[in-house]
Amino acid sequence: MNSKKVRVRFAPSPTGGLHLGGVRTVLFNYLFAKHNGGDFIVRIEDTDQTRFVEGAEEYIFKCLEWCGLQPDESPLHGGPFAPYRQSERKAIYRQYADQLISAGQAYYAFDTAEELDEKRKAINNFQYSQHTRNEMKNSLVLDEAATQQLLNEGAAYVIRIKMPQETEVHLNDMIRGDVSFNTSLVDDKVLLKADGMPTYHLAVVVDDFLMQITHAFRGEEWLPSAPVHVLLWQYLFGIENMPKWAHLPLILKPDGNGKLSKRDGDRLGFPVFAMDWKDPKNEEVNTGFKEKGFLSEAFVNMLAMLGWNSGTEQEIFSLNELIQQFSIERVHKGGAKFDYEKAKWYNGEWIKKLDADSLRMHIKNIFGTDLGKFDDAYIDHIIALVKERCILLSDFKEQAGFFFQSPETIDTASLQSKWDEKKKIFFTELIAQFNAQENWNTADLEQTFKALAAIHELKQGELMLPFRIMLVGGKFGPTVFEIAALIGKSETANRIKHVLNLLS
RNA sequence: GGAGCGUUGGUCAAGGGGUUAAGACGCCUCCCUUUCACGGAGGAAUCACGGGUUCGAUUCCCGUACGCUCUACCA
Repeated sequence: MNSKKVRVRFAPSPTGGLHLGGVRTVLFNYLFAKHNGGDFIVRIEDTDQTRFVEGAEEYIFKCLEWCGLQPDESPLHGGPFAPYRQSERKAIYRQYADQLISAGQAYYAFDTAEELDEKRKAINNFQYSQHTRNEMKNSLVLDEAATQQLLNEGAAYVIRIKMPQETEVHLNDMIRGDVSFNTSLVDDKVLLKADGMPTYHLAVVVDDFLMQITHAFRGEEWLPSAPVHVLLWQYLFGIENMPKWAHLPLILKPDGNGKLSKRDGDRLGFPVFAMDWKDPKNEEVNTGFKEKGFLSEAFVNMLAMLGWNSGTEQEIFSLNELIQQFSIERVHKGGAKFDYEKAKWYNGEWIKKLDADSLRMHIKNIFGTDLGKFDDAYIDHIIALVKERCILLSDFKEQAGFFFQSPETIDTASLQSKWDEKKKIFFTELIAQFNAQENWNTADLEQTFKALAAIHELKQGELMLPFRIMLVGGKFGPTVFEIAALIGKSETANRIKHVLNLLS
């Protein structure tokens, strides 16, 4: 048992938006680190220059900030192991590749992309491996002089790992337990590319060592290449220094099977990215959970429950509660289908749970300058009145909008069917009664309304809906008298008048 | 094709040799509400299949099926 400080890393490629699976990986990293009093590091894996996307890195950090998952070290936040961008560490990797070559654990391969393509076309399921490598052009078949000559000529080459024969490689995964691979069945992965950049395989191992990572979390899709990483650790830094691995289950699409993708969101109508992501290549915008009206608290909570649970009946967790209770042992092995309905439920719960100050801030953001003339007490009152009928923050627009300004549209259709002269007279008189009303409060307003209905020999029931539609525009919202009490005498009268005009 | 991983209700899931197999979402019914929600009370699952082991398996073992991931000089 070593007592080294826990250090974990999230290592995204800046190739596009940050989707659910990515955020969940961050979250589990973060929760594990903080639960154990450790550090959370973000390292940018940008070794593939062809896939680099402008703005992606900045976007990733914005998402982390929104979620409240702040890194202790990163290219943005700095740290003692800088640089944290692999493209800026290019020079570091070379020596390790060279070391592997000297030790006979890796070799130069001079095959061109075209030659490889041809080979793959000619042979079904071709793999560059111990079974095929002596048919290829590399330093294993070429003699030393020939190899040296090619290198001197500046021929393009990559460095590949030389997988050993018939060796069992074991990996003790924190989630899956012992997983083993036969090295004869694993191909000779490229470690260093022709442009001098490392591939993921070399870069993770080197950087995890250099950055003293103790626990490494990543998606399950990495499991098949894990033996390469284990071997590299063995060759380069000693297996005893290897971080403990945890391969996280995948987040699956709601219908059918398979990994959740951006496409599924478009197809099924829900966000997949944490925040709005605009692809600079085609200007296409993907909506994010944030912009859709999700609270970050709910987003994080929902994600945590996808593949993990506390073992209790508690479902609503703040980030701090998650940190306290998180344990890697309780992470599921199987993938979880994403359920947008449940995601929305979490948000509704969080809207109800959130403290007044935070909620007011969000509401002010939604309405913008429209709320300038209302004081916080009034706004808070309204929020309290409508928040339990809001699932998304954007729902406040409809549910609370009529408190701040007259409804823009009136559901006259629902009004007209049972509208008649008697009712018109009633409401005309109601305006007068309200004008004379001394105590403008919910109970007295209802009293007045009731009394007038009795005089006109109308049932209160048939008057409630018209009244509601006059005040809010439709068949929704809190108690009508409460609304009237809040919006005030003149506004109430104006709205009744307005609809009366509309109907005549 | 190969390798690895996985499989408790429509979904998230608890549980783990003997249980009425939790709870939540969604769905349906009812109550509350002279609107819409919230809320409350109910309803619907034998744990992929087949063999073992065992007095007894959903739970342990072995197969099979199915699914997924990987199989790039992408991560």
